[in-house]
Amino acid sequence: MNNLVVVESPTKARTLQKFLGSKYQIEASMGHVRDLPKSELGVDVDKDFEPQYIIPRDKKKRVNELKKAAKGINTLWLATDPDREGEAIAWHLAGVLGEDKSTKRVVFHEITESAIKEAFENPKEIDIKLVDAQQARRVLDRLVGYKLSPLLWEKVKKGLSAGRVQSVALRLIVEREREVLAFKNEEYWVIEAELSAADPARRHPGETQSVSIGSERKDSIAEFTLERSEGLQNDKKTFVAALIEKDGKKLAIKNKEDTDGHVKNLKTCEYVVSKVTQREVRRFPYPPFTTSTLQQAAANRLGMSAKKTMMLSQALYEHGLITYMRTDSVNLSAQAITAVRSYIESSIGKAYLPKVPRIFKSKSRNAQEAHEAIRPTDVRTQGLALRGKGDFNKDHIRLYELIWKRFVACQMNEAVMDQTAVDVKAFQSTSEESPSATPGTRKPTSGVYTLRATGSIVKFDGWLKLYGKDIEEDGDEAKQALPKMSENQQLHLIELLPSQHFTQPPPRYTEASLIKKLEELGIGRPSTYAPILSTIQERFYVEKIERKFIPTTLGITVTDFLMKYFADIIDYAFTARMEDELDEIARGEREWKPTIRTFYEPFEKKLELVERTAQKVKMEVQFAGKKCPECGKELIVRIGKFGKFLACSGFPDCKHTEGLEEKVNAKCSLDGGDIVIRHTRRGKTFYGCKNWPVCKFASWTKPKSSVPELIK
DNA sequence: CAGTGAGCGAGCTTCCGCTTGACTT
Repeated sequence: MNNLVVVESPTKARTLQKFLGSKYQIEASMGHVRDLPKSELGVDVDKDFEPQYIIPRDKKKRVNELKKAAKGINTLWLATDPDREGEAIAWHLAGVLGEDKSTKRVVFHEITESAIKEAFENPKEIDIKLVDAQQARRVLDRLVGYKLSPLLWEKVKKGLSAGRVQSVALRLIVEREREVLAFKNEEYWVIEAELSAADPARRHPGETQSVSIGSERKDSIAEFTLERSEGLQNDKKTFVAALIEKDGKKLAIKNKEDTDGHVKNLKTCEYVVSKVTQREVRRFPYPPFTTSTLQQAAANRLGMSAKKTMMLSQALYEHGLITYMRTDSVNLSAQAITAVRSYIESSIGKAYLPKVPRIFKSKSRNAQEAHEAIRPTDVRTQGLALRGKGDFNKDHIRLYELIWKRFVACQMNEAVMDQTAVDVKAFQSTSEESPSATPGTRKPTSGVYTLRATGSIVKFDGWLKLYGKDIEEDGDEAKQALPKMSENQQLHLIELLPSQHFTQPPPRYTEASLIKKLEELGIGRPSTYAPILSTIQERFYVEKIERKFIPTTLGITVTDFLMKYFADIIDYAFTARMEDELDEIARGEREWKPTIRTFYEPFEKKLELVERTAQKVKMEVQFAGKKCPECGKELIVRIGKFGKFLACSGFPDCKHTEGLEEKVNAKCSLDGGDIVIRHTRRGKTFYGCKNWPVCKFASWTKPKSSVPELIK
């Protein structure tokens, strides 16, 4: 064997083997093979930031196997991803394996026979400028993380962590919480009027359409349905319009008294259509999935965590069902587009196929685009085909179907809606005038209310047939069906519907909305979104309650500390500026070491200053609202290395503590006490009796029944 | 299978980004 090819992943290795044949041995590196040591800084700041690279323990075995495979070969081909990290992996591989042999870098953006052939016929050198950009990124993150964290140990609490990414994620959650807590509800009222456009003289059978856009359920992908209610709705000819103006001025109603006044006036008004506007609106499909958008959609539509989404998609990927799941690209291969277009034409309908394929562009400025978008590898494989196959469960199938639908929909025709807005004027009628008079001629100039009704009719469902709209976009569009109306048409008031409302605070972040925000800020990468969410929870900086992130007192304290002294580093734009400089390094317009020095020198000064002058931070005391059973003092909530617990405020005189363990619906088989979730020192969860240490019951698995077992 | 907080002051904690298994607890 004369040729060894190294790629990152075993799946990519298998695919490549098919194209390259038996003349090449292909091995996977399993990601990076060298890194800075975990146990120390590993950056010599006095020697021009020279990084100290080692082979991490868990990579030793793989590297030894690679070394064995590289023995005696003539050519080492480095076929890692065409991006910053991929180039660095190639460089490290060359350093570990490449001595005394020819080393070639091959770059391809899609795994097709022609692209691979082209790459192997035109090998390159390793681009050291791109490697330097990666080294700068790596060293910067190490310096920030490994300098700030120990400062937190000293000034706040041991074991804490800070970093360019996690500290910003935490800051977002803390600041949002403050907005929520500072928010003052304001009362406002909405007055709606149910009106009838019935006209006994004329009927318009079939003129109205009732449209129900399948409401998005968390547990299923709603199918878009279009129902035509032939005449059913028409008989009523009623609709709802909301009060918006009085005498041409916007109305903001703040209380019940004003509402009652308007309602009283409106009761005796005449209602006339003043304006009907209709416009055609086109809705374009979403781009195919990237990691971030897949995680968001799986959370919003399927209720899956980012972690679960990644585990499921990994399995789909390894079985060859989808393309690579860690990507920031929305690009699609030419073959995939050809295949899906033919699928749409033959299986969905010619009307759904656009004349030309849709090309999507990446929105995120920091996208590195080493992979395709996430899509099914074969559009002809439907989710149903996975049923009962291999180790796939229901969730694998649901996720696959989501990916499949999003992909097919992205190459379908846009949906076309007719949006109608009807303005209605309401004013006091003058009784002397005959009812046959033209309504428009007797409009008074003051005391005129304007009401507006909006409706939407889908003329062509297009891609919505498959994918539907995203939840957050739902609701802004009224979906009522409006009867056919014309200007100056007289309407009849059926009922006035005043309702009290309160302004709502901004929503707390969910996994989905936080990932979305981080991606917008260019913070984090496809491989790190899910781990970031885990990190800030493992440190007890935030808690997830009913799917929403809420900071703990610890998280708030850490954020306040960092904001006070290192606001520039947890600035939302810090990463964006860093990326600009990394790009300059990659283009050869800047050197990495001076770039790091420019950052580090003031940072180091600040570190010294804070270390010398800052007081140890006292965390805000959180009372538990319970008295200590031993000494009667207040219990307080503390955060220890296993999470929250209750402790006596009289510490250290009183050492009483209480666990805050999560209860499970089960009773102890020994003494009938509640079973609670506990953790070993190493963090593994187990189930134990609440009455420990009196009762010694413990189990790795969840005890099933809440009924105590019979004594034999 | 099991505890947290103070200080005493061992020995250790910590970053981001790339990728999958695993010398068994």
